[in-house]
Amino acid sequence: MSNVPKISESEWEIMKVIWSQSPLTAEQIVLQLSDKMEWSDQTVRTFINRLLKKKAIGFEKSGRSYLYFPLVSEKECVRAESQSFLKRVFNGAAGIMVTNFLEETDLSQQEIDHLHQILTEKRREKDKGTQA
Amino acid sequence: MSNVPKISESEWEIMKVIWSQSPLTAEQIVLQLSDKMEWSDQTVRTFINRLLKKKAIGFEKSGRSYLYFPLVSEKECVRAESQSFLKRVFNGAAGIMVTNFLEETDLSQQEIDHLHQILTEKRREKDKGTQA
DNA sequence: CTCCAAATATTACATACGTAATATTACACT
DNA sequence: AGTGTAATATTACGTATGTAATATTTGGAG
Repeated sequence: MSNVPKISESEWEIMKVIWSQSPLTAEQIVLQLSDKMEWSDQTVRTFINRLLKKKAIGFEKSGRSYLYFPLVSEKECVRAESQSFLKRVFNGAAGIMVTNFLEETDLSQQEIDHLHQILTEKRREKDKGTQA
Repeated sequence: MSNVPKISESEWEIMKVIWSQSPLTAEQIVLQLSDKMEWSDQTVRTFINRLLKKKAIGFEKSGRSYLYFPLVSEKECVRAESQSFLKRVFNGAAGIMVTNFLEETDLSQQEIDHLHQILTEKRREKDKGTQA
């Protein structure tokens, strides 16, 4: 279910803008990306069109231009990309992946505490499950 | 530093074989992949050649065939892919990424405990750093 | 109703990738 | 030394991607 299309690296930039706020005109998308990426507006419009063709986004007419909005949720796409990455690089082993990230990344005290807490809770849940 | 070449999804499969054991002949690589992937041996040899061109692997002659070995380490490549993924999907926010994985993935009790322990240690380390 | 400017749509082109087929080279055997 | 076979090298071809340029359409001004 929920078969998300393959979204390329550049297309992800477009999607992130549209997910963060929609609907948006092409003009607005170009604007939002203008300081982050060095893309001509035609390039951005090409990516928008490819995303339309892939059914990742839709549009409705509004006067002279279109208003674009997502057809696939960010959550779905993040899931798909994560699974793909996990499989390709870590043979699907999420535990190893997370371990690796924890060891390679310099997290802040806050983040460490937060993750620690999540795991503490998860541990308790798991325990309850076993108990029952 | 340590500029790793871009390795495609298919090429990753070849690299994983070569990293796990090297040097290997093309024949041996084909064999190791034969049950996992539905690739003709010519396809595998094409990927091997592309990896050679990218300087991801090297070879030395051995009788009638070549023995291939990695020129880039798995660690480097995992790092590069991880950074790329992190940037594309989570805007580089490792904390959010890990949180997301912890919440979306069903980890075993063992894995949870292990991660919990790593974080407990990291927390202590961080604390010591602050203390000084 | 006509015409322009702006928006969308189509076309372009080089490189990467998936997936091989064919061509060439070079051991090993006779 | 010649030859066949197995390895490597080259070529092929369709789709995807990055990066636009050009062509066409159309809403809005006059």
